[in-house]
This record gives sequence, C-alpha cells and structure tokens, in this order.
Amino acid sequence: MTLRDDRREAAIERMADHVLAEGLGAATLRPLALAAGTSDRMLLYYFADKDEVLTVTLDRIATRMIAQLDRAIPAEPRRSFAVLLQQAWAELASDSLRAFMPLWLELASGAARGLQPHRDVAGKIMDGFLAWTTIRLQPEGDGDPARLAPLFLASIEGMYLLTAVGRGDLAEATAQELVSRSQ
Amino acid sequence: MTLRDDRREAAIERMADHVLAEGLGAATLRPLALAAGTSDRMLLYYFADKDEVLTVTLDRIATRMIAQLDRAIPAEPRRSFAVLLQQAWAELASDSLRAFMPLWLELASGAARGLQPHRDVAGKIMDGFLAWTTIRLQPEGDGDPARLAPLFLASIEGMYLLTAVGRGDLAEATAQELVSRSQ
DNA sequence: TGATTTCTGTAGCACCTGCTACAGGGATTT
DNA sequence: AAATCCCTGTAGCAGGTGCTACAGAAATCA
Repeated sequence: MTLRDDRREAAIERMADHVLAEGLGAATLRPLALAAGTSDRMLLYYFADKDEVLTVTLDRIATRMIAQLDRAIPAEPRRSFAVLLQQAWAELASDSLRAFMPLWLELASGAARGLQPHRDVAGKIMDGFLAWTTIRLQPEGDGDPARLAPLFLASIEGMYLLTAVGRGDLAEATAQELVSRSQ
Repeated sequence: MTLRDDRREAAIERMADHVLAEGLGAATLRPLALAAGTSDRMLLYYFADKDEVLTVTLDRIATRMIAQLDRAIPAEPRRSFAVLLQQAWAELASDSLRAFMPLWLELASGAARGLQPHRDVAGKIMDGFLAWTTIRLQPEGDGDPARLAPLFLASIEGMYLLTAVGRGDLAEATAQELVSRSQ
C-alpha cells in the first residue's frame, strides 16, 4: 500500500518535471513512463487512465508554482500596483518559473477550446493567482482592495503573451508605462 | 497549371476554415484533406510537406483576420485609448473573430516553445497588430504616438487570456478599469 | 505449507501519424 | 500513332497512440 503510494508519488514528481520541460504535446504515456522511471503498463496501474495521469501531474505543477510564488513574494506587506508588478514580473522570468510559461499558454489554449483537464486546471490556477494578487495589492486611496486585481492579472498575462511570441521588448514597454502611470 | 493553382487555392480556403474551427491539434493530413475535399495524397502533391500546408494555411488565416479588423475599424480617425480598446475588444468578441482566439493561443504556446511555423506566424501577426494599433491610437497630449501601443496590445492580450480560461468577468473588469483610468 | 492476493513484464490490439512507391488513366506533344 | 508528360487512386511503410489480455513472479495471508 504505502509502497505503491510512494511510487505513485515519485512518478508524479518526475512527470511534473517532464511536462514542465517538454509540454503537453510530449505528455504521452510511454514518454511519461520513461521520465517516471517506469512503464506505461504501470502508469495505468497507478492511475485510471491518461486523463487522471495528466490531471494529477498538472495539479502538482500548479501547487509547485503557487508555492514558489508565495516563497519569493510573501503576503505581507501589501504593495503598490507598480511595485508588485515589477516584483511578480521579475519572479515569473526567474529560472524556476520561466519554464511554466509555455505550459500555461498550452493550458489556456486548451481551455479556450473547452478541453479537459485544461479548462479545470487553468481556471483553478487563475483563481489562485487572483487570490494571491488581491491579498498583496494595496488599495488605491479610497478604493476597493479588489478593484485593481483584474487589471493586474490582465497586465501580467498580456506581457506574458507578448514575451511568448518573441516580443519581450513590448512587454517591457508595457511594464514601464504601467509603472509610470500608477505613480 | 491554372487548374492546379485553382485547386490549391480552394484547398487553402477550406483548410483555413477547418483549422479555425478545429485547431492545430486536428490539423493532420487526412482530416485536412477531407475538409479540403481531396486526399492526403493530393495535399502532398500541391504542397511539399505538412509544414508547408500549415504555414500557407495559417498565413491565410492571419490575412483574413487583419482584413476583417481593418474593415470593421477603419484607420481614420485616430481614437483615444479608451475608445479604441472598447471597439477592438467588441470586434474580437464578434462571431467572425471569436474563433480566432483558441488558435491564437495555440500559436502563442507553440511559439513559446520555439516551434515552427508557430513562431514566425505568431510574430508576424503580432507585428501586424502593433502597426494596426499604432496607426489608430491618438497620442496623449505631448506624447509619442507609439508609446501607448504596447500597453494597448498587452491589455487586449491579457483580457483575451483571461477570457480563454473562463474568467471573462475579470476581462470586463479590466476593460472598465482601463477606460476609467485613461479618461 | 498452501492459497490468495498484489504486482509487473510481454505482447498485442486497432487506430492514427507523415510520407512514399507504384501504377495506371488522360491529356498533350512529337 | 507514338511518346511524353501531368495527374491521382491504391496500398503500404515504419513509427506512434491509448489501452488491455494473459501470465508469471512476489508478497501476504491461512
């Protein structure tokens, strides 16, 4: 029992590494099993089917990502829009989180087509990121603390996408413009 | 000669429809050929290989999209950030352009992983959209006409991505916030 | 000890992938 | 009429996909 759980757990960790490195396109049973140090036969013994393998693996990746973000940028103190934007953007470009970008866009495009588990996982991640942001953003003067969060998310995601298509310069220009405007 | 070109042309149009509807995941030779009313054998007679099929098809889609955007929102007169944002966002949500969203994200995620033809096509589309925006945005007071364009693009793309993962409400909140801020 | 349950490798299924060899029909050129 | 070309269907290749049947080894229970 515990042995089985241990191996299942180890497989998840190594599959998470593989999916982060290679993307969902390469997330087929045999390569996943190879990365996990086992066989496709055993993967389907640990998990019901490929869908469960993917769901569990993506969940693990999302957990890792949020943990990393929490560690790098603690909840207290609250920060201005400009400061949090710069900190979050720098963190997302760091070695440990950069690999997440192509996967995140892959999830988003799958979600846009209504695929599972893309839709559920992507929605969950976005909700987590919304909560993460809301708790860290300092409300502007009189305003509602949650008013700025959507704009913050959209800005980060937009810069993300600009970077993905090789227009990182536009992302930087966006960050500059946002910072100079919110001060 | 001309006959061959006609059939090639017709195939491109129908494959563009198919890719818009089903995505790149379903863009394999046999389904593409079926959609084009021919056989995989003939597709590889008209085009060198699958890569050329995809490149030509995606180019056609990009051309269609820019044409549609030009038609819906003419170059003159220049518009304020808020007005152009609302017009462009409404147009991207229209029947004719909505189908482009999942494909665009698919291109972006492929580009983020360095795949071809994703990278080239996505970059080209983004450059086209940047030019489109720059020409239509009214500079703010003293400012450079091109200063606002990156922020505009990032905003649209961010709202796009929020919508893709089922958080259209956050996209709307972002639009509202941007409009109220730029006035 | 024997019986039963848990694990796991081998082999295979039916289907899809991009792509190609071959052959024949039809039109065009000599 | 003969020879040459352009077109296109049939069949197939080698490899990959998710998944499963079967059987034997290993561990657990009686």
